Amino acid sequence: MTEGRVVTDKRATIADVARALDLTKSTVSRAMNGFPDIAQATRLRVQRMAEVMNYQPLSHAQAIKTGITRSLGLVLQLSDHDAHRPFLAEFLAGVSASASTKGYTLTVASADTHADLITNFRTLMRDGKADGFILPRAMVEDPRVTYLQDAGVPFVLYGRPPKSKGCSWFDIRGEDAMRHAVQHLAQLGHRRIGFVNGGSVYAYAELRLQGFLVGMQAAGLQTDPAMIMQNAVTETDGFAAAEQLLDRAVRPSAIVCAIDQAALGIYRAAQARGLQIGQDLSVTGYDGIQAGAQAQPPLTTFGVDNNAACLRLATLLICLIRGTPPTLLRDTATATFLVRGSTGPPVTS
Amino acid sequence: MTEGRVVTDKRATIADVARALDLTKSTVSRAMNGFPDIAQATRLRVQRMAEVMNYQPLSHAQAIKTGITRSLGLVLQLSDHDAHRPFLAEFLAGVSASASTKGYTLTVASADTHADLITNFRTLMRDGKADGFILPRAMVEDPRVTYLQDAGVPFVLYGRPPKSKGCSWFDIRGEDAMRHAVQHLAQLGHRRIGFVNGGSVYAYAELRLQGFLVGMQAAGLQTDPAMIMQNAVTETDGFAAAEQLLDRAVRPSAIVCAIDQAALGIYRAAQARGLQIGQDLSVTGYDGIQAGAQAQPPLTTFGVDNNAACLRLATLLICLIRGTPPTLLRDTATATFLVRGSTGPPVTS
DNA sequence: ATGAAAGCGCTAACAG
DNA sequence: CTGTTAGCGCTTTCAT
Repeated sequence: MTEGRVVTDKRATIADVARALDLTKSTVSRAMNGFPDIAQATRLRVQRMAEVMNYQPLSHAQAIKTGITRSLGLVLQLSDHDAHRPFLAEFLAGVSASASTKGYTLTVASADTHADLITNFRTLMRDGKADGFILPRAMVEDPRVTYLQDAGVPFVLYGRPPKSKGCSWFDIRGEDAMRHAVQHLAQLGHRRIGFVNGGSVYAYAELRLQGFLVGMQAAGLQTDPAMIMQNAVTETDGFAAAEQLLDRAVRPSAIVCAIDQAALGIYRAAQARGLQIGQDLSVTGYDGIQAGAQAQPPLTTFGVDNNAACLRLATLLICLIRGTPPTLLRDTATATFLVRGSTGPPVTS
Repeated sequence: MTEGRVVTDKRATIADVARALDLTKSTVSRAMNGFPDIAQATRLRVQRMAEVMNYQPLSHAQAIKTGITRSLGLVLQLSDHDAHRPFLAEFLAGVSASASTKGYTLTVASADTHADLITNFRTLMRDGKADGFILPRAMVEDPRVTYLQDAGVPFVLYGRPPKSKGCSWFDIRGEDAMRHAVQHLAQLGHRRIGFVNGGSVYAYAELRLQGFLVGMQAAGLQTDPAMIMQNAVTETDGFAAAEQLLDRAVRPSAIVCAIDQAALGIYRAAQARGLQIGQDLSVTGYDGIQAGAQAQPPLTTFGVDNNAACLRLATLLICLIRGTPPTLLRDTATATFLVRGSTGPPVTS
């Protein structure tokens, strides 16, 4: 009678492997951890046997000596608008999948106040629930960076901090996306192009603005400061920004938008004015909309390979934790332009 | 010169506490873990000293003997529409916050295929990354339950399984919500009320349908089977379902909807037909829309206290893991009706 | 009611 | 190159 069976199969321990190979635990341990003083032959035998016996070191048993538990930390900020985007699921999935590939797991915590955030970092580290952190959405002034940096805790930013004081990050070249968008629109004949930027507390905002401006200049177009809106991160924000833009005496014939959700708000504002998207008004969005995904409704945008980004982030953090090179990495990835029905030549009135 | 400082402050160990009290580690251990053979006085001294020295047992050090690491597992299913709802962030936040209150953390993994799901459960358990699982969205035929049950792993369902073979769950009484919605509409004078249900693979669907039917009967209204739509879980689904309902010869004057996202699709379909919400068509939604939250646009709905639900789920799972009573719990919570601008008396044509 | 001692699975000196 | 030995922080018999 099998009552209350909680574990399915007995786990092989390092001792088992050692015994099977007539070696000592320490040899097995060093073989598995890639120490240089182990004969290639032995290492191979050990690895093979580990494979056969399905042996994997128990992370919390190692942790007791090493302090590392093979887990990545992610602290969500509820106040952040990103937390409420559909994108979050993809992000979590991407990171956890990448992490598990390398034997790591994802520990998620959440904070609403700033103090909570720091407390969470502290306790997660202290209790060995995270060996390092992934910080989504780099901010211009980022208290997380400050804290983690002088606590000596490994972390990776998603986004480029303006003043990168020696921290690692991965980012997507949003500025190029903005520039290409302008170029695309300019080629279609647009001359009055508006820009709806995202939250200026985030590092990406300045970059994307610059990208937009560079694009305008390259296209030989005049930039009207009144055509540039800031801080639109939600659908509602986008709606409000678009209202301002569209209710001007001379309205833009096209709007470039830094955040996908905001772009949807622009759609709504346009529709409310009876403007046909892709005709009376061209709209180009950007941000988390996945490459190949169908924006609903169709939005001309830069698709971002979120999975790849997550993979880079996780991999990088793991390198940092392990102390294996590259110990400091900054990398960017491009976004692929996806032309859909939301742009077209300007109506010649 | 402090180079590479990784840990901020030295952690107190059980030995430290024992020494400070002139006791043995074993006494301290048993005192902390509530063993009965410890004098009340000693227990108090130990607890107080632990407090003072800020001692907390290292979960992975305990795990090496006990096998439990004080972490709750959550495996997201990407195929699930829920994964893409804004609601996810709240859920994660709620669960992780509740867990951390009790010294637990949240480990998140993800799966896209069904096999992945099971594999994830296995490895997370095997590697001691989760002591038990929270399963969102109970399904009618739930392979997770089957697996976890005969693996003897503790878990808690969010939702009531139709045939609960001895598993614990927590749920919100969606059927009451549906019933009240009908009642509300009937009182306003509606007689032709449609129903847009959610995914029939989920356990809630049948419950909500029954709630709707009971409500109709209680109001003395005739139920037209053609007025009942199934499987609308997204905005798009809701749109499609509403199209069918609204393009009939006799269209409903009100629609009750089981899923908030689908309700938004109903809005769109209505607007496309020039129908004024709350006037030409009343709409009532339900699901994850948080109590007090502003539905955008205003939707008459049942607000759900997600935080409370998360707390219940986490607490319950922790009880199960620890084996402390109640070892089997089924509980439901109500939803509070929030009347907004999306309902009104039917237009008398 | 408490202590002594052994050991969990693993790593890390230090020998040889 | 490999074995020996000693822990890491905690739990858990078994004595007393």
